[in-house]
Amino acid sequence: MPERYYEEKHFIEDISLYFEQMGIPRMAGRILGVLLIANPPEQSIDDLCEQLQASKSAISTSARLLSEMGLIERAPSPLPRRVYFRFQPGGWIKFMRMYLRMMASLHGIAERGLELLKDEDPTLSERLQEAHDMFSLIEDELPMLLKRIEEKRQI
Amino acid sequence: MPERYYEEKHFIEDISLYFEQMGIPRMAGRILGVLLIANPPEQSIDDLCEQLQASKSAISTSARLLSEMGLIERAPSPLPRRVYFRFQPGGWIKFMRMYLRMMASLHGIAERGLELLKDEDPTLSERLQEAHDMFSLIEDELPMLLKRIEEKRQI
DNA sequence: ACTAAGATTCTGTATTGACAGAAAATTCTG
DNA sequence: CAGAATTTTCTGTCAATACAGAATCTTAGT
Repeated sequence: MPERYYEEKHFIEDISLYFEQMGIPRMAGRILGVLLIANPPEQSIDDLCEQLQASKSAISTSARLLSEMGLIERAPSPLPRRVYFRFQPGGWIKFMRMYLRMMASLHGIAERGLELLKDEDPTLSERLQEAHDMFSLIEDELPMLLKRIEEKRQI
Repeated sequence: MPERYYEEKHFIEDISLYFEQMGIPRMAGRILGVLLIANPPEQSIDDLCEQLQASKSAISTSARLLSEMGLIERAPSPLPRRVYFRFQPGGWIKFMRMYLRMMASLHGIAERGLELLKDEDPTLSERLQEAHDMFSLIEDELPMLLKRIEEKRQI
């Protein structure tokens, strides 16, 4: 086996481990890994099964998850009745936006905490105020940053 | 039971669910939840056991994890031989910095992917270049943002 | 419409991980 | 420095989850 083969495997496995850390199934990470370096970028379910030595059901389920996350998309199929996937341009930005939404939810929870402490000594609120301030700023600034990246890409 | 009791429980559970989504054990999220709204902010292991109806081992393990993450800290103990925890001021910023580090690791993986594609058609590299550009920008800008937040807090 | 190829969903199983309880280690008092 | 109180680590168990394989549903070609 050529060196390159192992490097690809390693890349795919590292992506999958990263996504596992985020609570996303390993298989989804592996699929993404393949679709990030595959040539051609479009890969059928069977291609993915073979490359990852996994069942169709596992591929199908995890690919759907990645689609919902906006990281991959179905590609126009060269063959009839066959589903092809590829990385979705702009997928990484969508991924970051998902993160932003998650942060926003934590922001909301923090505000509920502040509400709970509103009648107590204000110094008790500091730990939640800190969260509130931080998330507010990030929610103000990060979308702008992402927009800038997006525009840069589209030129 | 007063209304407030349920609101606190709900708050704690929502924090724990959020952290679970991030791949952090539920119990750690619950401990953080308690320490965000507790009065006084310092709570002993036994306090936490009682409030969360959990074993000492579970509290001990998860509290250590939160300490390593920089979200909570051991507090000077009013009683000898007894460990008290509290939310660590600046903890949320540490939390965000942890995120940054995780992103940086993905950044590194993406660059390895680019390396793998360096001899192929440049259009194939776009999906990884996108990641590279995005993470670079975020890694440039977010630390500045966090620093600003930090300085604001310390005034 | 029927049929065949393929994708998706459902069900069972094996693995993983969270937690309780027990054992070991640590810390403080007399 | 002995001993008691408290925390931490270790071990076993239970529940949750990822995946394989089977069953069902979809799609397209005749």
